[in-house]
Amino acid sequence: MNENRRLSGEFFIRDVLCVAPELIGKRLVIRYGNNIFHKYLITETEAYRGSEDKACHASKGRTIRNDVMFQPGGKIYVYFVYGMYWMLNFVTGEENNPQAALIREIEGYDGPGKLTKALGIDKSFYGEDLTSSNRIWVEDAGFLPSVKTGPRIGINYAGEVWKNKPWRYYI
DNA sequence: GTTAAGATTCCG
DNA sequence: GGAATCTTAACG
Repeated sequence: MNENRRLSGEFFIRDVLCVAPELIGKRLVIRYGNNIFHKYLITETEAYRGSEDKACHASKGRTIRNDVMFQPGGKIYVYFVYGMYWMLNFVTGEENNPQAALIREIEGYDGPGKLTKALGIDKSFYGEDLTSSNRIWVEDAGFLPSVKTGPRIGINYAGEVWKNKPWRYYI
């Protein structure tokens, strides 16, 4: 493995509006065995930003479910929805500034629910540290794609203001 | 203890 | 358009 391309805490401990778009085109690396590594190109993300963002789970205060979002960036936030699907997020920003970037799509798997199922992401990844874990991390792919933006998906409950924020990023 | 709703997906 | 399916959080 080319460890020197792994993204460090410096990358994640910034505003999610900087981190989320820059995650596009990076590679998600997951270890399945002693020498079995799979890499996936990240092609779509969404930003969830702080306690004021009504679409962000942290807008209701710190709970057991979203506790990791209040920790310094670089951790993994996973949660279960609709009784069926795990969602994969990367925590960003500084401590006590709850932000996270939702991984909506990776190359070959179009949909946040499908990609976690395909990758075997579940609650055991909650709180995993992307900067030190030996089974999952993100690395630079060595190029910068052109990133498009659009409104976030599936958050009609958040109200007009937050629903229309162009915080979805994709290739 | 009970209930309502969800950062989704698949089927009709 | 609606169901599947279950964890979390907000009640009582």
